[in-house]
Formats: sequence, C-alpha cells, structure tokens
Amino acid sequence: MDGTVRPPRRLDPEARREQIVAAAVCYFAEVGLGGTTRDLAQRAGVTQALLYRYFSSKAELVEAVFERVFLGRLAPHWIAELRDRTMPLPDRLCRFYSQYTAAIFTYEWMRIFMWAGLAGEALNRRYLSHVGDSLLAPMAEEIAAAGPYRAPDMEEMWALHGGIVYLGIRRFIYQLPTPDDTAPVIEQSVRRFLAGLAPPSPPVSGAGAASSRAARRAGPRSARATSHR
Amino acid sequence: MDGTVRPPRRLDPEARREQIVAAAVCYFAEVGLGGTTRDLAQRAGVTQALLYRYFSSKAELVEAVFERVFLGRLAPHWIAELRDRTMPLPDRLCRFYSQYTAAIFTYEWMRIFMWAGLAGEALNRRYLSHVGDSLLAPMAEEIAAAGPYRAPDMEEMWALHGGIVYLGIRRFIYQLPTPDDTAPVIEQSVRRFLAGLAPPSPPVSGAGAASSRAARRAGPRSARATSHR
DNA sequence: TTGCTTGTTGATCATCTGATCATCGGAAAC
DNA sequence: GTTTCCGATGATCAGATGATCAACAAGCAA
Repeated sequence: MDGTVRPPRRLDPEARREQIVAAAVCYFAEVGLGGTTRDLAQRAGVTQALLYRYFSSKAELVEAVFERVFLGRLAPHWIAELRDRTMPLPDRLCRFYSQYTAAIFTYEWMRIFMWAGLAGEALNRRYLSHVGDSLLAPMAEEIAAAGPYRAPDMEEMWALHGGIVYLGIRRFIYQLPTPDDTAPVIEQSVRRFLAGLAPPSPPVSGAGAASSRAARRAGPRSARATSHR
Repeated sequence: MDGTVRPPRRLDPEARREQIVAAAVCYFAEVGLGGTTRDLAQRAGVTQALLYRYFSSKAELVEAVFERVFLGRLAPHWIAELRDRTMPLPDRLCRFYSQYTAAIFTYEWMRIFMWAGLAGEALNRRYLSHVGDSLLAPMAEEIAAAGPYRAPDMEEMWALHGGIVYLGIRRFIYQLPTPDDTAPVIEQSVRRFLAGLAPPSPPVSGAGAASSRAARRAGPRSARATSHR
C-alpha cells in the first residue's frame, strides 16, 4: 500500500538528505509548495521531526528543491552551438530545442516551475529573462544572419518558444494526452516558424529582395511593454 | 491602508453574495485556491463567519468562483464566424484570436485557470478538450479548405494556440513585461503560421501541387498520444 | 413604541501545521 | 563488553484554519 520501503534507520547524513530532497521534489511537484511537512515526511519514509535536522525551515527545504530541479539544467554550450554557422540554421535550432525540451520536459521541472511562477518567485523572472537574452535573442540574430528569412523580433521568438513549451504545459500541468515522441512535433514547429519568416512565393518574377510586405509590423521592436498588476 | 471601504451593514443578500464572489475571484487569482477564508473575508470587508451564511463550505465558494470566471467566456458564434468562408481565412483566424484573447487575457482567468490546472481540476481538461475539438479542429479544416496551405495536424494547431496563449502566461503568471497592445503580435503569429503552411517559394516553375516536401511528417495525425503520470 | 425577521458578528471548537526538545538506540571507538 | 557519539523518534507547543453558534442589531410591520 505504501510503495516507499522503510530504509534501515541511522542512514549516512548525506544519503538521508538526498533521500529527503528527492522525495520533496516529487511531492512538491505534485501538490505544490504549500504541501505539508508531515505528508512529505511520510512519503520520504522518515519522521516529520527529522526534516528539521537537515533543514532549518520548510522554506530552506523548498530552496533545496529549487536548486535540485533548476540548477545546471541549461547547458552553457548550447549558446555556442546555436552560433556555430558551419551547421545549417534549421538544424541548429532543431538541435537546440531538442536538447532544451529534453532538459525541461519533466514532471518535476514543469510543475515546480509553474507553482513557483504563480507564487511570484523571482526565480522565474530571472530564468525567463535569461532565456530571452541569452537564448532567444542570439537565435533571432542567427536567423537574421542566416538567410532567406526576415529578422524576427523578440515577440516572434517568444511565440516560437511558447508554442513549443505549451506542449509540456499540456502534458505535465493539465495532464492531457500528448504525442509520446515530441521530437517530430518540435522539429516541425521550428521549420514551420522559419518557413513563415521566409519571403512569400513571388507572383511572377523571383529576383529582388523582399519588398511587398512592408505594410504590416508596427516597427521591429518598438512596441512598448509594461508589467501587468 | 485598506482600500476596500466597509459597506453599510445589513446588505441585500444578492448584493452581498456578489460582493463576496467578486472579492474571492480577485483573492484566489492572486494567492491560489489554498488562500484562507479569513484573508478573503478581510478583503471582502466582511467577517469570516459571514462567508458561511452564503456558502456552506470553502469548496462551494471556489465552485462559485469557477462559474464566475469561466462560464460563458467562450462565445458560441465564434465557431460559426470561423467557418464563414465569405471572409478571407487569415482575417477569420485573426478575428477569432482577437476575440479569444480579449476574453481570456485577464489576470483572473489566466491565473485561476492555471491554479486549477495544477490542482488537477477536471475543469481544465474539459475546457481544453473543447478548445481542441470545437475550435482548433474546425480551424484546421478551414485552413486546409482555404487555400494555398497544406493541412495542419492537431499538434500544429496546438503550437499556434500555445504560441499565442504563452503571451498571456508570461504576462499574468510570470508577471513579465509584455507588449501593451497584443493585437499586432497575435495577428503576426497567425499570419506567420499560415505562411509557414504555404508551399515554399518554388525554384523555377510554380504550377503543380505541393510535392517536394513529402519526406517529413510521420503521418497526418497518427502519432500515438498518452497521458503522462 | 413594540415586536418580529434576518443579516451580521465575536467567540469558540476541532483539527492541522511548522517547529522544538528531551529521549532513545544503533554503530563505531575503546 | 562498555562507552560515546549522533541519527532518529514521539511528544508537544503555538499559531493558523475551516466551520459552528448563540447573541446582537438594522430594517420593517403593526
């Protein structure tokens, strides 16, 4: 009925701490950061009092959960690989999003990130600012530099990103059925996005640069942005 | 310091109930469904005991909040308008997403929907199934019927949808700066999506149907889908 | 004014929750 | 075997939380 086997008492402190953090990641991902220390302790197979031998407060335990889940998930070499122009641009973007989604499309990452976001944790804003500045902005530059595509603004990059991340939201937040293999869906999103940035099929001639679509778009990245509430 | 003016005691029951629900929508959107009845009562400018004259339990109050926030937000005539082929397809899709986002891009809708989703409410799954079946599927049919576009599968429709909804998530869940006017961003997303479905600029000739891109895509909508956890 | 109806309140209950502490007992050191 | 160390536990505390209830008082009718 329980699932978690009661381990031998008197464990090595490091192993015990590890056991608690692992259980906490799983538990808080499921019920949210408002989960109780008692339920968590039961899942971890320890007494509630023992939690306070390893963490001085619940907040500190949550902090350890954040570190475990979020720290080191983004590999720094992704940015370099994104800029490696010896590889075709579409392949670079596909490779990146393949790696990126492999890193964050987990029950624990997705849900704890969303719980934390709703709770107003600054962590989320820092993380997403980093995504925008260090990942999406370089991607936009590479797209503009690569070739028949027009330069996307940041909102367009966020639309690409959101379309992909939303798959994880459907799966792990709303727990809806999603394709087992996300790779083809994601690759298709990237390629469709690029195709949407390519100049349209010309009516007759096919020489000059993109010219006809000057009307739309209020200006590259001039739209004012404000915080809401 | 308070903001909410203490109303005259002995209010009309309907008005009082209305006052409580309105405060509850605002309060639960901010702190989540785990918020306390005492804090809510304080915000509503009533005593905690009074809540239980109008709602037999906290769960019933939450139910009233759900009804208030979600009921009747989706206008049924949107589907008909989506299928009205006297209007150009891109305009129809833009109009739809303009109406749709006007309805759901609010602090209360976005956040309560997300809190409920994380809490595992069946409401979210029902709602999103409806979105898929009654909105995205017809949209896909219209796209396929309309014109130079290839037929998108449902995952592609969810990618379009996610890219747009993610703007609301950034704004209301993560509270990040977003463009004040979402209309041009959304319209651009729709048009870029359609452009990405259009046949690529042909090398020389331009007559035949789409033929070259047969390789990709494992099959229209055959990819197996499973629930996760 | 008197009296009734009923919206409203402060007090209170049982339970839950984060946190503390004296005590217990397994394992290594001697 | 005995001692010592320290990981682990059960009991417990103070405050929070959902829910209840007797009592109060505003509005209305007679």
